[in-house]
Amino acid sequence: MHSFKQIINVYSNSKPIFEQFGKIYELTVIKDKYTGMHKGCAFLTYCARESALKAQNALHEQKTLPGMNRPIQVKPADSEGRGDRKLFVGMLGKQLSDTDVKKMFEPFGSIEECTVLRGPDGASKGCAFVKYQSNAEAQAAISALHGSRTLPGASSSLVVKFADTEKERGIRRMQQVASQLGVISPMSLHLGAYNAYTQALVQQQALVAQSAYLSPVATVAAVQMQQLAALNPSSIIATPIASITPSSARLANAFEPDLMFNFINPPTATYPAAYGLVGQPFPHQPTLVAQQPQQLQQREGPEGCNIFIYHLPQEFTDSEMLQMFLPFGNVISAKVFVDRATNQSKCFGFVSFDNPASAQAAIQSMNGFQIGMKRLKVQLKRPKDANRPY
DNA sequence: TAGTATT
Repeated sequence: MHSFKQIINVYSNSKPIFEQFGKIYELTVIKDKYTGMHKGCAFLTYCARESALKAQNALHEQKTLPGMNRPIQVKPADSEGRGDRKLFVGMLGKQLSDTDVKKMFEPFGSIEECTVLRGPDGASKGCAFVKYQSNAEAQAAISALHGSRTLPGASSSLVVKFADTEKERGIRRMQQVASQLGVISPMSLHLGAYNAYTQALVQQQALVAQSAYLSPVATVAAVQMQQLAALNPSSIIATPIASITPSSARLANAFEPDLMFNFINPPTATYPAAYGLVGQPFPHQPTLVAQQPQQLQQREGPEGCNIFIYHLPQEFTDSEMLQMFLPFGNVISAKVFVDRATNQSKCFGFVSFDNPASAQAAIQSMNGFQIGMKRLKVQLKRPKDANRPY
């Protein structure tokens, strides 16, 4: 009851490493809310403050655990901290180094950390994090520096503000995922209001974010299921789950919690290319054509797989129509018809799937779908030899 | 112009 509690951040699997500095009151491994996977860090509470300080001195940055590419971090948790003191700095010139930035911010207080963000090639991203020892120092830097000058190579004046909260970071990441998948395209602007389709896309993005550690195939299957459910509650189809292959299932199983060993090795360190949310999010995504619309050939699918869409917004291009119909299956062609003389859309087009069920799902969900003042007409394309009485 | 992680 009278013991002093200190919380420490730590990358580690092993309680024994920490027990040598004193009695542990509590060890909380941080896990993903949805997958149950540990996130490679934990909060450790000692019974005595002295133990925490000893552990920090002995371990912080002193040792790199197996499978990790950086030394272990052992430091007081932010909850032990002194309020908001970390700044995000934007609109830095790309040639500025950590040291340059530090010099710029030093006059306002003691800097605990100063890092310019860089891409994989080492090029500056033109922004940085600066952490002061106190909130007052951070505040002083904002007052003095925000908007105070425009650095060479920056497109507007210097930005100095408190770094995002955890919640804001989540939103930001979601937006990044969305833009990488290309789902918040100009189409969102045409659709305007928050309708069933945009809602489905938003839910898809949330699901993708939650599924970061699932196999790509499982993720795509889950997303498609979610999309169908959101768009058309009566058409929840059981097929997507069957498309999870044995190999991807095994990969997913590799993430089963294994505290004694796995804990030292965050999943992002083990499978960065396949499971990270940067670069190519899902290399095995069956609808990969979405990322290369310019390579999509205009061709027809088998009978019953081709649909006719009328009352498209004037501005809709092939790729926007493609994106609109991707949730229903593998699109092999998407073509908006254009007037040869004016190069203007004729407001109708054709989409071809590789199977009739996708075409039917698209018709079910999208026929009568309102965009602006108009409603889409979506039906099967007439066979070429059909009689046309008019 | 948003990092390797935060009960």
